[in-house]
Amino acid sequence: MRLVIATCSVDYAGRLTAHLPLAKRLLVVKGDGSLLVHSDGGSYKPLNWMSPPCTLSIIEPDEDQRAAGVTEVWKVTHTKTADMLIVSIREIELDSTHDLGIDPGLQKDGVEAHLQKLLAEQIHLLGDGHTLVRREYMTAIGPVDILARDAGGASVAVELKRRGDIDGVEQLTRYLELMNRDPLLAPVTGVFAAQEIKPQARTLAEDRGIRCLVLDYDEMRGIDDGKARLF
Amino acid sequence: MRLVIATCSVDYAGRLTAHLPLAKRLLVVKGDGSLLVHSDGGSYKPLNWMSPPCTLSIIEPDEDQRAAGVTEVWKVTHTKTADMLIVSIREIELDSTHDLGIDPGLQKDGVEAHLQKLLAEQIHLLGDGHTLVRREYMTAIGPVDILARDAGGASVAVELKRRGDIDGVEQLTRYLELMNRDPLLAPVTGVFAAQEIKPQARTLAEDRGIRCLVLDYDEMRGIDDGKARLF
DNA sequence: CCATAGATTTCGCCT
DNA sequence: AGGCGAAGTCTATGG
Repeated sequence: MRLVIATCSVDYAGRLTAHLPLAKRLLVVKGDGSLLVHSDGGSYKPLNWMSPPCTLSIIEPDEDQRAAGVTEVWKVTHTKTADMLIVSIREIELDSTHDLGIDPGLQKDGVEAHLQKLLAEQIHLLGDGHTLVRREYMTAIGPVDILARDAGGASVAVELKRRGDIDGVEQLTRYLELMNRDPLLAPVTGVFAAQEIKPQARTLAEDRGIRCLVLDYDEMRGIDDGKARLF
Repeated sequence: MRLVIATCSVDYAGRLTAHLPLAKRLLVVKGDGSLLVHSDGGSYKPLNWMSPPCTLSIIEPDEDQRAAGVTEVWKVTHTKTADMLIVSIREIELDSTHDLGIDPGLQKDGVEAHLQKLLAEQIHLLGDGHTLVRREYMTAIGPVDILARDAGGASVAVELKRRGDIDGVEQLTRYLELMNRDPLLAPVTGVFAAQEIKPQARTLAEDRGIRCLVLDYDEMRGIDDGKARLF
């Protein structure tokens, strides 16, 4: 990612034509070549941008542009639609490049995380007498969302999903298989909990002796009134 | 505007709850206190953000957070809705503040300007035998978007709008009234051209003998292939 | 000032 | 992959 603060003017030609007059702005060049032009206000939407896939090429300003004080011209062209963004740069105040790596978590798993927190707090939803052992119980093949004990003290592994699909059942199955080899834990039963469980997933789960639990997010949230207590 | 590149985790609680695990990201603090959290990919939409009006306060990490390597915690709270964004910062790689001033803003007339250019080039859209006199024909009360002549040599004044509304008809009416007093131009007929003409505007226009012309921007652009020739 | 429609929408889910 | 609907939508317009 490259960050540039510069006085610039911007022209866009694509689905519409637009022009940004000369001003100091933030230019963000992302790793995929996409470009954002931000001002010091407004919302998260840039003044102008080019979405990936696109390519940025830096071209030399012509005579007129150079005479007008333009030192650099960025041409960003969209790979498919041929939309074009021209950034005419005059003065550069900051030019800083950073390697961010790939981001782990654009995931809107916020709901799942919240569900996990709520279910941990309302562990009775698993059944009377259940107690929480811990969230994110670590195993060799990854963390189990929730580990609990039932009224009889037997281990219960819970896999949580917003939408309960086959994949989730398979995941839980792998955990159960592994955990049941651990004499300290075994026998471990499984609960597949989700806001919505697909019929196929339910069939597969029940066929494997995994209990299915449909969660009412709104109700759980209402009881918990979770907003305030997250921090 | 303050730019920070830092490894951080982000929690949002508001209309939904969301969590971004630890990673290196770009934090943009705008002049109005709003915050954007960007990764090195995706589109122009940030991973997370807080819209104005909001306030950012930097709070000291507690014992646990400090032990976990957190050096700074940013708390951004929305002024009205009480949405909250918590940024837990570990390592800061860049911290750069810049005064951008107010942005003159996006020129919204880009489409109208483009339409004018296209219609001038495709003046036959006014009707067979029409010829262009000039764009932005100046009168005492302002410039007429396009002045043309019909097949018989009579003057035609064109008012262009993206969305054809009553106001545009009134504007053209004033031009026509003025121009028809000029013996060198009179008689001048009017054409009200727009991508979309409101029924009320159409009624008013036709009642005054003004012809309405709906323009197909995409088609005009396709014929012109205007993208390449803008620069 | 509030409702409504459009967006260079973006984003995710589903067929 | 294409289509549809929601979004922490944002943005402008109309009333």
